[in-house]
Amino acid sequence: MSQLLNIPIDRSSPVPLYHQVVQGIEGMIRSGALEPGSRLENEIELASRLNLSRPTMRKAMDELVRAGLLVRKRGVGTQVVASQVRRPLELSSLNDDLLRTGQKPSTRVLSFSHGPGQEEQRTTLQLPAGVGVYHFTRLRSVGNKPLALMENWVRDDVAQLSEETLSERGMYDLLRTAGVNFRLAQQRIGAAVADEYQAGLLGCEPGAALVTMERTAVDDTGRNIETGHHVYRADSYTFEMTLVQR
Amino acid sequence: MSQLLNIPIDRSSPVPLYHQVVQGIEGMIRSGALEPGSRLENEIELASRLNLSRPTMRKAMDELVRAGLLVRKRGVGTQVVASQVRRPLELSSLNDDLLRTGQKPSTRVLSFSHGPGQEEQRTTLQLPAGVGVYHFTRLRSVGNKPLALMENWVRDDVAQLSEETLSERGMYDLLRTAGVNFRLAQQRIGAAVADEYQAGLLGCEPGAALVTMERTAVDDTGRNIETGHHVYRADSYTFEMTLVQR
DNA sequence: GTCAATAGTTTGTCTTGACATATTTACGTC
DNA sequence: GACGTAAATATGTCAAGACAAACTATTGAC
Repeated sequence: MSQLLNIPIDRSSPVPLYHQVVQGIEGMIRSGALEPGSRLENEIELASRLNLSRPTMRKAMDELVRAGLLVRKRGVGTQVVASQVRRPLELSSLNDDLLRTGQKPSTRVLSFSHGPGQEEQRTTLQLPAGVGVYHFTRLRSVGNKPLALMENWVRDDVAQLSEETLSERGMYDLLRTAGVNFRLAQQRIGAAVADEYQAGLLGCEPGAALVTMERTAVDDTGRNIETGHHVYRADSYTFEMTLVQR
Repeated sequence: MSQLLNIPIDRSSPVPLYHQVVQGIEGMIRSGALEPGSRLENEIELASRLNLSRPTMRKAMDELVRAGLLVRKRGVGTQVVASQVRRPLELSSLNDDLLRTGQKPSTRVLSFSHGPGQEEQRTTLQLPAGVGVYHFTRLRSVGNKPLALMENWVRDDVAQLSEETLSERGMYDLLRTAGVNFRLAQQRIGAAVADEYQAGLLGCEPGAALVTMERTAVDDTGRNIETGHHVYRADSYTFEMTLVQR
């Protein structure tokens, strides 16, 4: 028996109709109103009830499938993914994630410089002549417990960064406020053991396991905006993600 | 100056038209025929030239954006992502990845058992009564160099697994051959240090950094098919991925 | 009870068409 | 050359419609 979905659709909203459906179904899944394993009504029925076209409904369903929340099969129907749903993989930052889960991160800027930058980062960021680099290192803690040590390079023609603002707000938040529209990031996750410098800052023993992450983020005009090297205490942080079949 | 794309479209092919476009553009990017940073012709033009509808062309473009290969902006156009494109995140296995990059992995099955399974894995897999579990541990090497130690549990009603077949082919390959249609996987990546057992098998020192990965994969009817714990030598393996803004 | 054929169900693919929005370019005026 | 406005460009959103393919359920024959 498929469940009837009660999704409010507001045609005067600036939020696209397909996205209102996405948010409605996501909300119902997260709240438990749509139970894992349950079958949804078919897409034609649902579109009709919400006065939406089938392609609009299909676009919403596709996004939910891509987010790992639904599975669909021709002739069978649509089902809420049974296993506990984790946050789907999307372009967000550590600070975004911590705030979203109600934690209170704090940031200490350990170093900050602004200049032409070194060749390696200029190459990674693919900077044109005349564009400089902000380079800074931060320690992020939750409560009083250190969690991550982050070194970043940001091109200097998209925002004005300072030590003050970096200790108060997340880097991505600052860049978005300055008008950067991030579209994608290349990321590499690995492992390392803490050296004495890292151990001292992160509050663990030298030799302890660290999760490492290197990332380069791109905006909607194709520019590489920032690149970074992060290390996280392995006892406090893992990367969780949903992989979806193409 | 936008480049003209030469993509062969075969309407008699079982491959969907939108997917032929995806493969054509992907191939051109990978071969260098479409250079990083270059602008593509607009979607209406391109659709018209290939005798495709605009929604079909847009579906192909959307997939390429999601794969991290293109960026698009209203009023501006479509551009090949400038930074070196890595493999987009999709549901594949270690064996798949190694084979794709031309490496020759080999597998040694260290243990294999078949039975009702333990409560923890039964819960993770959400098995109905009467369905049992294959449980096995494998060591995967490239050349003669150990790379990964993998412990998996697979529900026993989707395929017949054996020690022989597991040493010859990848687990995902066997399951797909048996008719499993994987749709998504939940995955958690972290770090640990090698204990003596792991170090002995992986050919590294105890205390060396290991990348850890836990995963549960789901098929197209919503069933949890397999769950696994893997550890990789950190000096030989990282997880690379493209994150895309939703 | 089993099996094959048929009908029903639902998603997947593709097309035509239109309007909205964000950005860039062109043009006229100063 | 700078500035403001309009036009052009290109993607983003939405709709209606049709056919195809994979799956499940039903029916009739044996």
